[in-house]
Amino acid sequence: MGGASRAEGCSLLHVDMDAFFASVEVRRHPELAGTPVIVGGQGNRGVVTSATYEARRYGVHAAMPTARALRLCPTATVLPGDLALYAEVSRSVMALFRSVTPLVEPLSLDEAFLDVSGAGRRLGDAAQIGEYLRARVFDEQGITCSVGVAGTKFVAKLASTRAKPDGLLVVRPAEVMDFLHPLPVGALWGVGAKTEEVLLRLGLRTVGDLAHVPARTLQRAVGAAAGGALHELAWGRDPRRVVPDEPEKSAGHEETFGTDVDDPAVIHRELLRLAERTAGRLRAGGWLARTVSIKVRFADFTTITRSRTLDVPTDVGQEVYETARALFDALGLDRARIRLVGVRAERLVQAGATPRQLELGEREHGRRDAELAADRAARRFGAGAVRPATLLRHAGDRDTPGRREPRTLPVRRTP
DNA sequence: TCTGGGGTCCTAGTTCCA
DNA sequence: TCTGTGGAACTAGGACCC
Repeated sequence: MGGASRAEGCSLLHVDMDAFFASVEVRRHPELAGTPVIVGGQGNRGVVTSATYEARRYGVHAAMPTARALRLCPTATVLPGDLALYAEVSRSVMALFRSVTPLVEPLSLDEAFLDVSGAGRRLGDAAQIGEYLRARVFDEQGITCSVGVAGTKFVAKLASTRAKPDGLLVVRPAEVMDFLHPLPVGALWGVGAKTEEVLLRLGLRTVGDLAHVPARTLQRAVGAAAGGALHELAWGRDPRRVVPDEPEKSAGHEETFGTDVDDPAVIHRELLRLAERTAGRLRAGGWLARTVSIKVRFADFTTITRSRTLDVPTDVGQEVYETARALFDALGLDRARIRLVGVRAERLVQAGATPRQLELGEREHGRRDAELAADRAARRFGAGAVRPATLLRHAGDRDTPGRREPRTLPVRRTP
């Protein structure tokens, strides 16, 4: 290529869909174009998952309680969200990315890192590839995205945030310090509310301030790993490569009750439901879990977790449930008011990679076979076609105070 | 203001074992 | 047999991300 490239020294792209869930909803409901739209939970405890820029102008942002969002923007249309549809759009967009480079690392449904160092000959430099992808996403999906182009993942991500909405920003290596150092410390990857508070107490307001503090000082303030990483990032150093196909490390479900619950029978039933869903995910992915953990959030929002490592890894709902229930019962709660319970399967191993263990504690085959049969029925007749009797008896009942339909929408935090 | 759901990573304390 | 030690594994909690 002759002459200086617009994106010299840059081969990493961060592509981030703009207000993804809300944009997909507007595409489905064209009459809502140009109006404030909120995707999120509508119950008394629902929160905003995604909002159009028209809603954001009123101060609405992701993770905000929907009730508060509606006070700020009473004219907004609130939609419950359709994860299956968003996943389908996401699959198409990721497939488009993979047509350009095999080095695609999805971070969530709506964003990904791309290493395009091998695609330059066909499609031009990284900036040209970014513009090409933005045009293709808009043509094929009718929604916009923003792209950051840089030499490191971290700077590419900050660049895409700066480019929003519907833009592209290149930060060449020589420009990194001028781009980075005026930013507030909260812009750094890994600096959330708590860490920002600590840094501000040290008088560190900008990334530049942070860069000029010895790494040892940062490590004493926020811990060895985080302190070291922040110091490196503040100087634009980020050696992480784009890694496609990272294996999952855990899977689980949790549920916030519409109103707090103190009846152990209701909690047990919820644990069973969550355990069945979690085990179903394990079987679908060909995983076994070595550890089962539960999460309990009380009415005052304090949260505890308990976990137990199994003798034999499992993907059987009944075994996950029995472990979860034992962990819960061991808490010895006396009708404490509970806001949320969760079940998680951790330390996953490939089902085929685990040697069969023929011993006293061996799992009962019948139970697993029954659950596999239920999986097949669910694939054929729809989710929920076969359920444990305990759940069937109470299916659709209203004795669980304020039970809501399960929602599994990940949140989008607005910049 | 009143806080969802699905994840990852780090730290610190404890326990077990060689 | 007892004691000390270091590392691995386990457990719990917290912060953070999308």
